[in-house]
Amino acid sequence: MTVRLLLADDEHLIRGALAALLSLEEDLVVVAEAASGPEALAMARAHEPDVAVLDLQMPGADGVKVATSLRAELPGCRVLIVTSHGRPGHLKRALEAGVRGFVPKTVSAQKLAEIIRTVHAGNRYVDPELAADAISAGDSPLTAREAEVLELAADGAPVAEIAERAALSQGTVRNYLSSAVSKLGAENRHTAVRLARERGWV
Amino acid sequence: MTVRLLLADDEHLIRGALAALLSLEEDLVVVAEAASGPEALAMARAHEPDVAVLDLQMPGADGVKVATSLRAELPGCRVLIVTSHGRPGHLKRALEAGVRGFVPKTVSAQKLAEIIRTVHAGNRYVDPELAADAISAGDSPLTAREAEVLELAADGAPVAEIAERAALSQGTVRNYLSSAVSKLGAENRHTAVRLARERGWV
DNA sequence: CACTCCGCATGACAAATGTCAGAGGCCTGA
DNA sequence: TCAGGCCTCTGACATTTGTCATGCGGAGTG
Repeated sequence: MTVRLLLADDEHLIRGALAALLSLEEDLVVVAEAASGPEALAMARAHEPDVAVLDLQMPGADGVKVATSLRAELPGCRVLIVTSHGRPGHLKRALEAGVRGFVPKTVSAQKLAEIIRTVHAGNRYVDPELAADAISAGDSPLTAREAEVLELAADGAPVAEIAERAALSQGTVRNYLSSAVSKLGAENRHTAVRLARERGWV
Repeated sequence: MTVRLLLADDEHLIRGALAALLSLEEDLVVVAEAASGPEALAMARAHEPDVAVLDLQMPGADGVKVATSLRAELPGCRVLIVTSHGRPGHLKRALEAGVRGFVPKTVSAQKLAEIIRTVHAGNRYVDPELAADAISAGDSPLTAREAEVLELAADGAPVAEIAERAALSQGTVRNYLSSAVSKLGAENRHTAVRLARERGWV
């Protein structure tokens, strides 16, 4: 029984190479390729693959977003996310979106082929190291508002702008930022943003 | 005449896939692979390849640093840099380090093989789009000190810390930051850092 | 030589940010 | 029902920034 694959990655070099390598496995066949989120969705609709191998970062819509849509439209299609930069939060988001596998690009093609089979068989696979990171990072201590405000502060916007965009008073924004900063053990909002990013809490 | 290649990329998946694809070209042979900067250097010394294909971002030492060392130790070895995130400044740094080719990972393997041949023949190749970006970004308007201070400010450190690390007075640091911010047309140091990063000026 | 940059500094002022205390409203679980 | 958490706000304060004027010395230039 062959497994029909959809490959989505914006880096042509990698996608092509991957397609070539996976095709060497006689039980795997690449039926579609895509270079962006929306394209991946379209290809999935057209070809209804058994397993979708998605890069986490793609133009248009990232792997997790695509996975969410896919879950609704093609429940039979298992999703496997492949990523370069394994941030704990992404893993959590991905699992919540119904993704069946999550691996870093540091695995070998051999291993990836095995994982594709595992996922296709209905099992889950999460890279052990990423899983350990995710667990040690734990859950976000931030409340919804704190996270929201921190997010808006991410690109260095002044408090006034954040307040406007969040429809809050400036004082409230400062309070949230302050508590977020202290919860994260940061020195100021900017390092707080960085920390939250690293742990995938924003 | 065959071209002997060194492949360096920390992502096993990509490296392996790339090796497989490039090996399909009968005039190319991969003689060594590496997963980090230092390893790439060691492999280069051991195998003396004709062309080194280096990922820009690797643990240990990035592609440009490896290229610099390589230039000194193995002048006959041409260096080709491959990158996911093409930031203008990297290109400039790379060319200054004597790199002969600079391409994004969005090219196809076919194209990459051609580029490897071009580089091996002693010519240069720079991705047109990256080149255009680099030209439109232009040269950094920042003085050496401004850039240095901005760099230190990058992770959100307070002025006091920057001043200490740069052995400057706090007032001076603020002045440099201020002028850097105005030169970049930013609203504050943090957006300035972001802008400078995007343009490869830090 | 005078002029002009640049690096480096100081001091002072305005604006933004971080920190606290307090206070009311809403919702949830005991 | 009541305690406790979160959301929201205000006001006041200390601290950190951003901005500006100004000064000095060195390097390079006309």
